[in-house]
Amino acid sequence: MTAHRTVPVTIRAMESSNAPGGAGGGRREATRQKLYEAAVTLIAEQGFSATTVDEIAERAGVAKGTVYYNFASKSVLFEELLRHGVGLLTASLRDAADRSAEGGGSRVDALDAMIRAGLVFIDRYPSFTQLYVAELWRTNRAWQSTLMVVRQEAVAVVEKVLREGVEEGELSDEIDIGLTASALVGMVLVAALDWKAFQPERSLDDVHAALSRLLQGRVGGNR
Amino acid sequence: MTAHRTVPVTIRAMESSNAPGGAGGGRREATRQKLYEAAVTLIAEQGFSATTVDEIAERAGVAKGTVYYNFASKSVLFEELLRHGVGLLTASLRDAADRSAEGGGSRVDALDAMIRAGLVFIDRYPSFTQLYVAELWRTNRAWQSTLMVVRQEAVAVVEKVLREGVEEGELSDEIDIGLTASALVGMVLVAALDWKAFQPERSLDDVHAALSRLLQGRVGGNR
DNA sequence: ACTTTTGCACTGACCAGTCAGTTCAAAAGG
DNA sequence: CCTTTTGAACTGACTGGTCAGTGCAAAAGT
Repeated sequence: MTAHRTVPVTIRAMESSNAPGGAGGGRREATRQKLYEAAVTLIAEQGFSATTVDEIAERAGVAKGTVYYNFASKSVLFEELLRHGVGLLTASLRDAADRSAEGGGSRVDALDAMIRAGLVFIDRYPSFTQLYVAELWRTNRAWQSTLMVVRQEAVAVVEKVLREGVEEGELSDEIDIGLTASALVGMVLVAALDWKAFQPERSLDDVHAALSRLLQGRVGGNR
Repeated sequence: MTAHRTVPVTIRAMESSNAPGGAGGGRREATRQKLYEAAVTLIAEQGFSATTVDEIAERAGVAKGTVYYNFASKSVLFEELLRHGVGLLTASLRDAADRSAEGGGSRVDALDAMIRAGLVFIDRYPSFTQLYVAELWRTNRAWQSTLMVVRQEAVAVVEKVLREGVEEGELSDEIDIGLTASALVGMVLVAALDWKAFQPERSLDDVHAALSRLLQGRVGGNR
């Protein structure tokens, strides 16, 4: 039932298909990138099932056969896209946290830096974010396990900072780390998606300031 | 090409097909309810496009034709489902806010009550919530305008309380009402969905407490 | 009382169209 | 030369929507 074609996945295939993130693309990698970009916007707009492989190929400016030369199936293309995107986000979050720590900032500063990193990511890849949110809590899907793994990787970065904050006494030891991390992610996610969807003209700084205020509990009390 | 039966739609017809919301269900309304319930879980699990009308009919224990007898199309069924569900949520939020106000609580108390109402709603209708989140930011869809309208109704309830809080000096007048409302909604939404998806055994009070703490800025500082 | 008619709600087989996936011969490319 | 891409053809399964017909309870007729 699977591919019985001639199974391309040869040895040299591995050579040119460098790991995601590899800059200088072989022809292969460039094609994959184009397919990712085409797929992400289409699936974000229409959903996975409503998006046809023909559409993806057309938008990528590539023949349908090429899609199946590069990916075993539509699902596999999507799964690798998911891994690719969340990988970028996770790296970005980790980077923001580390940078803030190196700069001698507090843990709350680190959280704030991560909020900004999240906003920057969503600003740059709104379609991916949207697609991710749409799929995250869906059950009974082929890529559910993949999704859970990458989600955990991303959330873990936030949880780590929270945990360190608690250990050092900067944050209350009564907070629920897992839930608080979820809530923070949700705060950024929804605020940012609403921003891009309904008020795209606003500046990132503006949005960041509002979320920052909420994070630091400067909502109640009029000064 | 239309009905050549004998063209029914008489006066008596209006009697049995009561308007949506009519309590004592006619046969019609009961069927629609069954279809809603079947559709909401299926679409939450698989997405709109991946869910077939045959599946919906089967799960509702009804023939396919009945679906089209009650709804003009698959899309219309979905749209009415959306309106129905968000209507419930909005009413619940408003109720929580009003109740809190009557009880002489502060605006923050009202927000807290709304957070709880949101959690209760998601606890009761996790599938609907999941489906709603998956569709909310999607563009180029037939029901996009419907979605925006109902979203605004729900968010407006939160915004109203925030605005009142600012006017009365209980909340900082520097907060961005729209963004803060989005962020609060996101906080509850994501925390609750993660709760139901990954730790369904936890109690609602537990989750509520964690979010409450975040709302009131009792995160920083190891009291 | 009883028969007959009406028309609402529902049925399910059916149709026309669509799609993911496959295959392949030939061209491009490096 | 060997890899990669092309593009068109094909298939087998599936889908949204249609429609002629059924069942039945209330209304009308007698």
